[in-house]
Amino acid sequence: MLEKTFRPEAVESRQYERWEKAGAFSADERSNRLPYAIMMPPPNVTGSLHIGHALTFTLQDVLVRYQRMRGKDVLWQPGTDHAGIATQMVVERNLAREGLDRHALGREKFLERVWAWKEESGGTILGQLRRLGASADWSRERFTLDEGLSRAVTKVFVQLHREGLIYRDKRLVNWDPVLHTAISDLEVQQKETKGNLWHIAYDIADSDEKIVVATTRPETMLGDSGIAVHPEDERYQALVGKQALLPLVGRRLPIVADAYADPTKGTGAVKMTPAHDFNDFAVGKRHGLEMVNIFDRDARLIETVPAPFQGLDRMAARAAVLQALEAEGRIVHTEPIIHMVPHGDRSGAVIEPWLTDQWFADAASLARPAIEAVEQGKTRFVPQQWESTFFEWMRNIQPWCISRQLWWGHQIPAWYAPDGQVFVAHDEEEARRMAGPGMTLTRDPDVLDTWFSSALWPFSTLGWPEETAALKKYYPGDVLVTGFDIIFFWVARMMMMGIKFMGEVPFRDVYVHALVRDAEGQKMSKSKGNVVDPLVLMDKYGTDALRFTLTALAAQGRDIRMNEERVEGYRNFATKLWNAARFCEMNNCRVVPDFNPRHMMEPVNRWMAGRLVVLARELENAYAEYRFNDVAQFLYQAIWGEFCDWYLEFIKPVLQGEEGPARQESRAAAAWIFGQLLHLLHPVMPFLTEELWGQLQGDGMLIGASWPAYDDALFDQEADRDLGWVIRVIGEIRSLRAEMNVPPASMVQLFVAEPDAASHERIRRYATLLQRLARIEKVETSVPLPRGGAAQFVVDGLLYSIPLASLIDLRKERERLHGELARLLGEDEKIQKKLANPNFVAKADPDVVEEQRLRLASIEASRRKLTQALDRLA
RNA sequence: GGGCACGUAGCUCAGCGGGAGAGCACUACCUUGACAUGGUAGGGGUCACAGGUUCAAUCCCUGUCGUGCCCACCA
Repeated sequence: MLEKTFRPEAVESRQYERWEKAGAFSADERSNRLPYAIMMPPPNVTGSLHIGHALTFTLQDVLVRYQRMRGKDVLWQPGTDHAGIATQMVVERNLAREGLDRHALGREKFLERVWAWKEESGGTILGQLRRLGASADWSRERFTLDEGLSRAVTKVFVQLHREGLIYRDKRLVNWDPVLHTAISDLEVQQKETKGNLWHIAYDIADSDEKIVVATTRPETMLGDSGIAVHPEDERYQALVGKQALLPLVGRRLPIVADAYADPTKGTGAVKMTPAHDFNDFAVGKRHGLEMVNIFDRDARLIETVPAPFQGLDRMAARAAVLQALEAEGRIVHTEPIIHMVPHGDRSGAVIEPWLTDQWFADAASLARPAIEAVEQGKTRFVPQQWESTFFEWMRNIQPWCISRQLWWGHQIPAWYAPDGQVFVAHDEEEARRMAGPGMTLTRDPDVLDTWFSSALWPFSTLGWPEETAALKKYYPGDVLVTGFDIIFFWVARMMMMGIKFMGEVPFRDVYVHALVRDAEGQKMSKSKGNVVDPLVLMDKYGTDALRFTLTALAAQGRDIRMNEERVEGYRNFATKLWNAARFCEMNNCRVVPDFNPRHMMEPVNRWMAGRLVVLARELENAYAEYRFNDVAQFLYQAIWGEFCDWYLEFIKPVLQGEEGPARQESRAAAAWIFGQLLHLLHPVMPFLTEELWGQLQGDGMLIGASWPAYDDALFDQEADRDLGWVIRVIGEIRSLRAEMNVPPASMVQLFVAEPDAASHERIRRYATLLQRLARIEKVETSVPLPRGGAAQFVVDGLLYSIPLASLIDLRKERERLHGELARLLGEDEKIQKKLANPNFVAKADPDVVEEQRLRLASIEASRRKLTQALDRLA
């Protein structure tokens, strides 16, 4: 016996264990089934499940469960990411609480601590993924720092280096003075910040003249090595080639003509600080300006600046410089402005362009084939609009700074000789062979950007560089499911690396879903306190309700607003289905062996079977186009709106009537149909469906069942037409009853005016349903409509009448009919006008014209009948 | 500065060339033998605004207004 309500907490972990024990999640490269592969975007190893994860992993799980049912050999490759900066920051914070820092500890000890932290808190998120129902092949779980993946990283690095696609260079990089590491362009976030534009007067050397420059960063002037003006800027023509004197320092600054200087910005003369500004760096290179570095790794001023400023932090330096300039009367103008200031996305610190030696990947070269692949449709973005985002970035891609001054990550496989010579090799031994005997080698202490190893995920997880069977079968994957926030970080880089090392794109489709926001459309963040915790929602409403909600909300838009009421609604949906199961159980609806739905005789059963055919097709089409919201909506409508609302009501009279063939058939049919709905719903609500399947049908597990392949002949046109008519007639009667305030319990009579033979037969056949569902005492088809007050309506050109002599307000009923007639007249005129238009008839699709003619005929029939009805009332 | 979305019922959103939809909320009635986490019925929309294309525009195009996001080295 089923319990009174569905209790997810009693079901979820039990079913999940059954699945896992049965090996239902396992891919099998030796099977001859066609592969279907999704690479799980690896969450941070020490992370915890947030609503964004819940969305992305639900959608992936829905897809893999669906494809498994369709007979594919499904690989959903799970794993975690070491998340270099994020993880190292957490551990460093923990150390700080103990009054320690990583330098005091030393590299080896520190890494031990990180691994310990990984062991302790890693796996939390994987447990949470299991709660979500994720059916990934856990036996293949990988970690970006495990041995196999590290080998892949080293191989890729060495090969790219040997091809000149990875190189070491001294350039300006985005330096995070808090984390003490370089970061990539993508990890820099521009934030609007209030600041000032200070206009500062520099003296021209050997002259009384001055030149005024404008800057938002006066402290960097201590590193100035030139001034640029536009070559055609008449104001400064005479000064080009002369020198200015750097205030406070005294250095001579060449005044150069360069098109970079914009006459409309500031004063048109711009100070050049090549060691601390990306633009100035470029101008400096062009004009051979000196690179004066003034910062240490903390962004404190060093000995290249005058003594009074040395050791000052950036902000203190700014104040000191301004004060000194003020004292000399050099600040001619101060203008408050709002401008963009770069911040590190992890530390939040203001980023400093800083001159260092770093490793770079030649992203432009790697990007070219990736761009072509998308242009040629080898990889398809869904929705397609993201292609342009991808192209935009890839076509303007900058060298990728891949080295990080961290300890947690893949250490760069480069060794230095005492003379600075570099040997890039797979291991130290190889590096020694390259260096020759007796050389002392020191390994590069830096590690690689986390995204470097993530970029290899689609093939490194499959055993590359070994040529494994898994690699052959599951690369390329079918689809990558992800949010648009990591198209650049990850998708683009997987494309580059996949094509480079596998010779083929890593996935055929990229499904880009929206980001989850709160009910007000705000980005969720811990500081705002508006974070919706998926675990709480699962506790409260069950995992299936959350999964259904996320599926239903996954329309292809820009963002998703998460509100709890929606989850509650889909919890109700789960309850509804549960109660339908109880109904089946109570009425002894049991599966019959070798049941063949094609042999069903009862029209209601044939009708519902036809609805299944339609539903399955709709779902298949929706899945093929990643229209998850449609998947959810079709299921909701069919299960609640058709199966529960109509079908179960239709079979009640039979199930609760006399024993006989009809009752026997309907019991079996209801059980079969219910089982089919469980199949179709399973990918989205796996726990509930599996539980009901087990309790009611008990034949194997749903997770291993096949997706229904219905014969089109199962759709019975006549049954569909008939039951459609039944539904409309019942709807009309109910509507009129409510409008006339006929008490729900009271019975009425239904008269049908002059039905033809076919209608007569149809009415006879479905009279029981009409009586039962519309509370009709008797359906009368053979007598003329009675005189007196009655509620009348038209369905399919046939006039129906419900005598309500005592209840009816004749005047009101006349008004209602007049209103109805007026509405029909309006429609009628609109269509007539359309059909009278020769252009419409000539140019419109013939099907459309025909459709309009049919509509007109039907409307006019209704009008005639309603006019009759009105006459009768008079 | 460049680019991309989005403005449809009170709310959240589907639809996207030929009859305005869903869920929630709201109103009325109903404890009927699966289900009150329910049933039945109902109210509610110049589909942001203005032009244009078309036989036909919520849907396509242009512009305006509003909202959100991404990218960018402009002092």
